[in-house]
Amino acid sequence: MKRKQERAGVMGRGRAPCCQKIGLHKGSWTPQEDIRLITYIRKHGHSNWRALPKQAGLLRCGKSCRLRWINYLRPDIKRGNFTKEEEDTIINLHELLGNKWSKIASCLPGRTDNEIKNVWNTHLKKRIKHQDYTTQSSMTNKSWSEVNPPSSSSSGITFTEGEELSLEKIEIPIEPQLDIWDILDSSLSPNASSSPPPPPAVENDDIFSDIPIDPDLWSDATNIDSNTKEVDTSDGGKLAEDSMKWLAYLEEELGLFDEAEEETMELISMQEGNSMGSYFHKRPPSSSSSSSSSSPSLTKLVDLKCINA
DNA sequence: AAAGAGAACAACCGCCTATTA
DNA sequence: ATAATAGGCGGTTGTTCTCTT
Repeated sequence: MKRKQERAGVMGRGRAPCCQKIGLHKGSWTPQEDIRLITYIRKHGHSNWRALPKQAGLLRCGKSCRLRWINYLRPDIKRGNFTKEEEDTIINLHELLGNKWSKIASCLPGRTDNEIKNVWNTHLKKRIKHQDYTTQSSMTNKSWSEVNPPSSSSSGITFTEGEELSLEKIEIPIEPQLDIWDILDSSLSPNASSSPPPPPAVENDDIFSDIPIDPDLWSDATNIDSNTKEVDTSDGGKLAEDSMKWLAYLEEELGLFDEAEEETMELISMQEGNSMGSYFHKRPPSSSSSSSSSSPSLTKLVDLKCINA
C-alpha cells in the first residue's frame, strides 16, 4: 500500500491518471453504490463508461464502474464454485492461449476474466503443479495436454487426433444461459414461483436520497440529459410497483433490508430459492473447488476462430 | 475461544489497442 | 497521418474469510 501511495504521489510525471477528479471513492463498493449503478445501467445502459459515474451520481471513476458491473453486478454472471468441467476447460484453454483471461472467459459463459484469473492463480495452477510432479516420474517430454488428455466425461473439449493445437472448434459444455431479465420478467406472471421481481424500467430516485453527493465534484454534471429519462407514465402504477419489488429485492440481497419494508418483502419472500439470489451472494460458500454435481445440459460449439483472430 | 497462517476474492494500476476527430 | 480519448486487458495488491493449532 505504501508503495502505491508513493507511486501515486509522484505528480507531473508518467501517465496521467484516468480520473482527474480527486475525492472519488476507492475500495470496496457499498450496497448503495451498487444499487445506484445497477439502476442507472438498467435504465440508460452503459454506452459511455467515462460519463456514467457522473450521470449516475457515483463518486467513482468510469473504469471502476465498468469493472464492478462486468465482474460482479452484471445479471448474467454465474456465481458460485466452478464445476469440474469449467476448471478443466480453463486448464485446457490456458494450455492453448496462456494468460489470455478474457479469451478464456469468452468460452465460459457467465464467468469473468477476473474470476478465471483468480481461480487459476489460487488453485488450478497448484493442481497442475501437483499433477506435473506426480506424473513426472513416468512421463517425459509430454505436454500437459498429452499427460492429461481431456476425457469426454470431464472437460467436454474434444481434441481430434492430429489437431491438438489448431482447434477450429472446441466443444464446451455450458449451462443453459438464461437471460436474467427474462427470468425476472417471468416472475410477474401469476404462475411464476421462483424468481425475484423484475427490475424496474423506471428508477425511483428517492432511494438515492440518502446518498450524499458533493455537488462540486461533478460540477459539470448538472446537464444530465433529462431526455434520456425514458419515463413511461402510461403504465406508471405497474412500473412503480415493479420498482419497489426490484429495489426491495436488491436491498435484501445487499443487506439493506429495513424491517419497515417488511410488507414489500413479503412479495419477495414467496420467491425464495430463486435463481437471482446467486447473483448477489456476498461470497460463494467456501470453494473447495470443483463441485461434482454438475450436469452440463448443453454442449455449445465454440468457434475458436474468434480466439485466434 | 483466540491467534496466526493461508486461501480466496474484489478492486486498483498502468499499459495496450481501437476508435474518433 | 496524427493525436487524443475511451475501453479493455493482465498483473498485482489489500482485505476478508476460513481453517488449523
